[in-house]
Amino acid sequence: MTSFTIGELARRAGVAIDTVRYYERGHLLAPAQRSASGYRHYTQTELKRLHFIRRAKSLGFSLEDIRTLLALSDNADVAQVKRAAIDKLADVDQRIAELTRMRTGLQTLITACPGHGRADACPILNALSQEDLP
Amino acid sequence: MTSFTIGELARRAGVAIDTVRYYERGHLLAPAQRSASGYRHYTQTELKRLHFIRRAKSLGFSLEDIRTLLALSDNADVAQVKRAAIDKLADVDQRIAELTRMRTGLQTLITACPGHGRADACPILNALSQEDLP
DNA sequence: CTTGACTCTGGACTAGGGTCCAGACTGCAC
DNA sequence: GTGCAGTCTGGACCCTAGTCCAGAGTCAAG
Repeated sequence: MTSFTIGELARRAGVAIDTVRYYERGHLLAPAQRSASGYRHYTQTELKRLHFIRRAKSLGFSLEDIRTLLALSDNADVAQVKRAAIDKLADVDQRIAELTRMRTGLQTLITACPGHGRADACPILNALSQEDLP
Repeated sequence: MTSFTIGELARRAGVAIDTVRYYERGHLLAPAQRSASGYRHYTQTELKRLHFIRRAKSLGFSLEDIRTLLALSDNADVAQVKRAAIDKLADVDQRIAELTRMRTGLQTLITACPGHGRADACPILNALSQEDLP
């Protein structure tokens, strides 16, 4: 089974070495296997997990959220997993709704903006300084 | 010409006084006019700018993004403002797509989960640990 | 005049998420 | 067997976007 060092893992996952150690400290990664001399060694499992973390982070989940999500996939207590998954689904739905609102706002501004001419004809600039805040 | 104090400005804009000073330090607001005794005083111009900042922030722009946006708007560069908005929209769309994928994973997990027994394959992790990262 | 609300400054502090560093050890190539 | 890149540890430090504070000065009402 192929295994790799922390530097290799970090490179493949697109994160910094320090970040990997930071995640280990924060229990987002299990304590790594160590060689006789104390070097950490990793496999595909950890790489996959790091990819997951990166993605979830880019979606706006905090590391705390991600800890929960990871617990879902690790946990053998199925009833608890289901409970947590339902909670997380509500959370995800809420984020989607928020982003959708954002999207609508942006889209409206963009389609109305000619993209040239005078600044006072640009609805993006105008809309952003209106009084009627959400 | 009506002018008002920092407290009044903050109240009208719906931000904290400290935030106004923080924005001044961070060049999101120009250094304010001062009274003889050193009090800052503001006009509609700054109020409008604060509204702009609040709005942009609610659309997911960072202060750094907003600094850029404000510079563009000061230059009346409509084309670039539009481009920035379009970039942000693409960003938002991508987030929505990924959240939707995660949603599907959670939904699958929930419906497939009997609420008891064993869990092996985790659809959440699978939904988000693919290689095709941005 | 006094009182209380407001404002000034510089600097410390927060939380979350890292990032960097020194000094020591290890692994591998030449 | 020497050199250099890589790794180890603990702890200090950085960024973002504010927030809070002390101590001093200011403004307006009574």
